[in-house]
Amino acid sequence: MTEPDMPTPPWERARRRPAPARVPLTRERIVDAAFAVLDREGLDGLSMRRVAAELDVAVSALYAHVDNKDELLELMYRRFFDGLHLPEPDPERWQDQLKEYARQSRVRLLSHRDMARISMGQMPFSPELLPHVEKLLALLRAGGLPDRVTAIAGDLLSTYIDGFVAEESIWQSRYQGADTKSWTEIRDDIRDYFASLPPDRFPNMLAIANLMVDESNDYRFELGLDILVRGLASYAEPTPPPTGLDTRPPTGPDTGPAAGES
Amino acid sequence: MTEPDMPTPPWERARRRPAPARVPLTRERIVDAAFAVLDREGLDGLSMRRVAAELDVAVSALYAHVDNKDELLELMYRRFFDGLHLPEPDPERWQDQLKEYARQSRVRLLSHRDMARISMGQMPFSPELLPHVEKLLALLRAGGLPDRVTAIAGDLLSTYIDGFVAEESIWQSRYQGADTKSWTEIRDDIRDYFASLPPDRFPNMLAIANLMVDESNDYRFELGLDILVRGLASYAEPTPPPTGLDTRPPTGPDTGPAAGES
DNA sequence: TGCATTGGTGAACGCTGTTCTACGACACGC
DNA sequence: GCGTGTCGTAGAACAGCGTTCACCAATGCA
Repeated sequence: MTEPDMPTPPWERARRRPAPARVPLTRERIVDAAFAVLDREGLDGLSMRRVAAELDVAVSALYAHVDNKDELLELMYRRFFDGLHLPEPDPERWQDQLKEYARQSRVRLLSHRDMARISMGQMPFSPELLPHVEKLLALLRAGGLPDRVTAIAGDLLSTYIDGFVAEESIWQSRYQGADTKSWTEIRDDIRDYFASLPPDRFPNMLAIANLMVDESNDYRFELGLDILVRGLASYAEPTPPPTGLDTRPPTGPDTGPAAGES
Repeated sequence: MTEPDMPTPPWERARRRPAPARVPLTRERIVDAAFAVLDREGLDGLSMRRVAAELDVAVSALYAHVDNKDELLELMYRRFFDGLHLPEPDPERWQDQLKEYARQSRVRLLSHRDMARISMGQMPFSPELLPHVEKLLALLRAGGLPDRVTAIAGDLLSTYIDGFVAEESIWQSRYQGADTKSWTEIRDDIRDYFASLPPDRFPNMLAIANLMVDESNDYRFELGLDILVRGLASYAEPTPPPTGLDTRPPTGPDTGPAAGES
């Protein structure tokens, strides 16, 4: 209809007010855009400029709503827990509930690219996360874990989950970036690498090489999780009757408290 | 003596040759300088330009010896294991040996600022690390762990060590950067924060708040380590007679292998 | 003595997080 | 209705980053 090259007349320019169409910039919209950029470009590609571009906005506009890039990451981390639900602690099933929580966390982490790396750099003590931490602690204490074990179990579990997912994501993205090779080819390469080791010097590596390569991430996650939960369960006190079997520690409690660092 | 603004005459410029004093640039010297910068400025301050400045050398000179910053980090990671010694695996004491290895690793990681963060981003499969991995695997298998547990135990352990040290370093540096407050003051702040939570909504947090704050890092590390080792030990098969007590798993082996992801 | 090769130099490119100044549209009081 | 003031955005700028490129000087070899 209108010629594209024609200059816009002054009245047209005066009437040009997409003001109602211009949605105001908020923290929520910024976080939304940041997640869009994250999923598309990964954490290394997540820059303030790209987030601003995603919103069709100048970079400096972001800084009116967000102090820092660090604060933006923190906001993303908090948003990430929206809708997370932990069940009411059931002392009979605390181990299953704990595992279910871990599995759920892993799935959530995997749903956003590089989210595990973001999670690793954050401390889970923001106001909206505290209720979840509280429920996790309730779960552990309901299982009969001594308080000093409970105090470290949360750290232990989230370190495991974040670390595992971060590692599996790195493997995943490192070899789908250079998309010439498929996953099975990569696996064969790794297998070949292990197989090329001198057998006399690396007998144990060779013995488990296939297991390290073949097992699915799901299985490895589940096994590591079970190891962790068994270790925790070995500290459970029989105050509430445990799973039905003996959960006393297999070895003597010789844990030296060691010296304080300060 | 000489006027500072005078241009240097050509012969003076021609005689300028500190050549004999100039030691040649090598990868080793670059890694040395990188460690110096790391310890002084931390990982965030470790830039190629600063490493070059440490060596009184142009930035581009580094790239003749090192492909990448990533490669430099990898070289640092490898250098980091120089002189590491793992004992010959003793099936009788495999749990103690494993713990000793973990303690030693933590001390090493703490000896260079932010080294844990570097370690987290690396894969332990460089040629000079393989012998150590091999010995670790030998240790675990000597303890009677099934191969599928051994295959994941190394990951589990190093994830724990790296994660723990990274976290403790962050706490350490975050509050010694703003050096106005001492550690005890920080601790009081945290204690106050926990104490300010509504007791009806956060009974479990309050119950263990003191433990989370008061326990030394050494003790928390040791406890987490013990939890891990107990979990591993619960999988040990009695082929070599274990520590003297029953090490059978406390709960039934209901670990679902789950579905492979590809 | 001349030449080629090696290895460092300095400038440049494109990117980053962050800050500062200025402008333009809105809401309000007269 | 009109000036005025405030708020939020735009755009340029700064310092620093990893990396690359064309040049240049000093070395060893013929």
